[in-house]
Amino acid sequence: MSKGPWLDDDEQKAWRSYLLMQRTLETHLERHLQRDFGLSKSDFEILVNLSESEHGRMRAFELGRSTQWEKSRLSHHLSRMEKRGLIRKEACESRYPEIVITEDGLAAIRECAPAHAARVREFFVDVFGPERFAMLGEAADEVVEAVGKHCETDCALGS
Amino acid sequence: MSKGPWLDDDEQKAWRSYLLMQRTLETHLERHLQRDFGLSKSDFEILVNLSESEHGRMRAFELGRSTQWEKSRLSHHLSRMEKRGLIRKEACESRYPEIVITEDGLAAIRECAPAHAARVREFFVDVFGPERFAMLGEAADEVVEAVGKHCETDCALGS
DNA sequence: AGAGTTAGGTTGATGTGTCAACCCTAGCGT
DNA sequence: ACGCTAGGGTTGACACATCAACCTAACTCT
Repeated sequence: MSKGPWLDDDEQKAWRSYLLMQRTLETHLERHLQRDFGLSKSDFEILVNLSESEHGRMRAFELGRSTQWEKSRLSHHLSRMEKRGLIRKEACESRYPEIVITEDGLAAIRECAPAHAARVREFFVDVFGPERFAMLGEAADEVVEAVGKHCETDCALGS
Repeated sequence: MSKGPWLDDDEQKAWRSYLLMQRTLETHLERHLQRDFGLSKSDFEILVNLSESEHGRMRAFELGRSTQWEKSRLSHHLSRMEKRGLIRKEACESRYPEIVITEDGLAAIRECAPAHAARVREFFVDVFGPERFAMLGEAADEVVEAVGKHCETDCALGS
């Protein structure tokens, strides 16, 4: 019933393959992170950003910029992470607190990052192989740009 | 701080490009669906499956098989969709109800599918172009298989 | 000085996903 | 007949995401 004008068969097939890969990979990685280290994908993302910053400390809006999260999501999540002792909010000269990674947070990310990277390599990087993987990287950048461009004009026109 | 043994630079870069693309594309498509048609990605997925089935009706566990959702998520979501009039649960000879797409549900999916497909084509299919897109499809299947294979042995060993 | 506006952040309500526990029936072995 | 397990499904509690509303300080414009 309702075989629409959707995508044609080849497009359809590859698109669904992509969707399936994306879901499969994401659930697998997320499960692993959660099961073996008690971290969610979101925790991981925050901790990676903090651990890569100069002194393990950033302002919330910087985290917002790198993660692309909405500010309310960020605020909520940081509160939860603080409650769990992974980060802490520290007053500084500016009006707003800095977000600082704690010892526990640092230990957590140091422990799980290698295992996580290994899984990414095993199931994604190595399966693609260097050429296809590089190609994917380029195409991905183009897609991001395309969507970005559209949204600019979109907002300009108020669409 | 903490520049770990993670992925090497090229890998890192392409991997992050992929992650960014995936997030960008997903939020964009989801927003569009929600804003213009009041449907979430999850609603869409269920409605697509139902509308492609023989008579717009399936058993819940069949939906579970095609969507790969956990049964509790499915159950919750179907209840919400029923409340909104997109589907209905209909008793049949077997002990369990069949999930049936309603007129409203059918209208919704018929209305939004072409627009959704157009966006997928514009920002993804066409940006990749036929060769790269086909290549992605193949690689995606391989990734799914790799993860699948791992999970089998994983479960067999109780890891 | 006083009235908008903007940027950085928090809060609360609501919708959604996950996990574990549970219910019910059918099939199986004894 | 008895107990076991497995399959299909629901439920409740909790974690998380989203949206709109709000707060406060700073910046602008007059």
